[in-house]
Amino acid sequence: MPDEPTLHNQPPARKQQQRSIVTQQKLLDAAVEAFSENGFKGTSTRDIAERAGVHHPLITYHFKNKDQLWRAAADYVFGTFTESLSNALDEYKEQDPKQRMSALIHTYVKYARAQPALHKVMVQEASYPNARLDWLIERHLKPIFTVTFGMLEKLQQLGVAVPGNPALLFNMIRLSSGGLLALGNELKASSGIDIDDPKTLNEISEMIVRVFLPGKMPARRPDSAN
Amino acid sequence: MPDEPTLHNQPPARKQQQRSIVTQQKLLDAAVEAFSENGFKGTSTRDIAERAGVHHPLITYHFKNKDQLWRAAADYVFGTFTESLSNALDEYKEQDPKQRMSALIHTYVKYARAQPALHKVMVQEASYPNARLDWLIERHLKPIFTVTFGMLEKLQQLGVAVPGNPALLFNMIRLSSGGLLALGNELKASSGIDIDDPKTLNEISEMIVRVFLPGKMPARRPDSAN
DNA sequence: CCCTTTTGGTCCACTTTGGAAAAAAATTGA
DNA sequence: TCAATTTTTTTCCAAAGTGGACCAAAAGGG
Repeated sequence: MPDEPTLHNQPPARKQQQRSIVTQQKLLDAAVEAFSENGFKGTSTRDIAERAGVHHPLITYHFKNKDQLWRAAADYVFGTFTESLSNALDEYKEQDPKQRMSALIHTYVKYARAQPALHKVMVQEASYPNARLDWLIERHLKPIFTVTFGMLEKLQQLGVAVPGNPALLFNMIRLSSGGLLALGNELKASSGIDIDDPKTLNEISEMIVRVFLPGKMPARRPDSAN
Repeated sequence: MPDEPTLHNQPPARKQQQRSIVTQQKLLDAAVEAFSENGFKGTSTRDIAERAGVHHPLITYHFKNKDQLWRAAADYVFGTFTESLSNALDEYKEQDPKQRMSALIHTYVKYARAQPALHKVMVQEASYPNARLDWLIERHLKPIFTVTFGMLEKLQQLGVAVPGNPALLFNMIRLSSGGLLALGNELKASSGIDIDDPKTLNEISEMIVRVFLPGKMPARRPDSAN
């Protein structure tokens, strides 16, 4: 994604320099961190630049303004996330639906640990009606949701996933993974859960599967794959 | 709680006036809303005063400073919440453990709908290590957690709650209710879930019970109550 | 009707805000 | 090598916002 200039849509007469890419990436990382901690309003561009170790006018240069920077940061987080999901799906495409969904959940948990902003940003933006929220939903959430949604419905029909409104089911799974990991600092102090321990991550995804997908896959009929 | 002056610990020579109580309450409501939307850092006292429809120096008068106001607001939200929980527990004290836990979950969902700040504030404060977070955990979270925690362990022994780390179990329940409702604005647009519909709330708490407490209570032996 | 509590209005000293502008430096491609 | 271009540095701005102090006016209590 950051291969070509983020801003200039005119044909670049000369190719982008390496240091520019580095700067953009530093700014994106810093932006993700800052926005997820303090929300859009609560974050200043200077704060972001400082975290990135970069002079603040570079934000204007690379991303035009605060709003565009936010969008670029969201694209970065959710784009990478979507990629992880579809990689997992690809890797397990030969497996049965339950294993595929388990792989998705496991990927979700791992990603949410590495990038808690995934959930924090949602909570921040969902706080009040908001153009950024709408943009985020249309651009990133819906595509993920509809796919996962369909998989869950099928699992319900197979008697693997618990019955009930699949939309609710999906969002509960989502919160039990992403939402849980977003509370990192709190969980250790309040419940003794250490999300830095890799065992904990496994425990989490296994529990999610056990709870939300309690059924066994019916014996596979040799003709029908999915 | 707001019966006596929030600030002055000296004996009040004269009792607090009614309008003062009203002002404090307006400020508390506004503070909860603002803090949950924009976090501590992202919220200005002037913003709070404006939402409350009150002149901003009144914050200094009633709560001394921004930090004290935040704590008073947290006390208000979590105090009321704890009260709701123990009322529910009280109301169902004759019932079996599963019904009691179901009542707790239902109360949680209802409260989280009325006061989404319950979860939002946690996400905000858990974003980075933080004195307010520690204060909140010690003062409000731990008491609730230890009680609920014990109930869950018992339900696991009875084969009602799903097995596994009870701390994880507890937090997943917590996120499937409070965390879910904190996303209100998003859920409608992304998944078609309308949390303003009372039916939805019932659906949520019922699904949580079905998922996390799938077992039936064993036939009650006449001698042992709990 | 006096005295306390509460509020309104004003002021302050200071920081922070997002962004503009232009000069300087680094890199590219020929 | 060197001119054109990209990227960074430095400086500046006007505006708004910051938490909080202060005091006179108003309201309410006893």
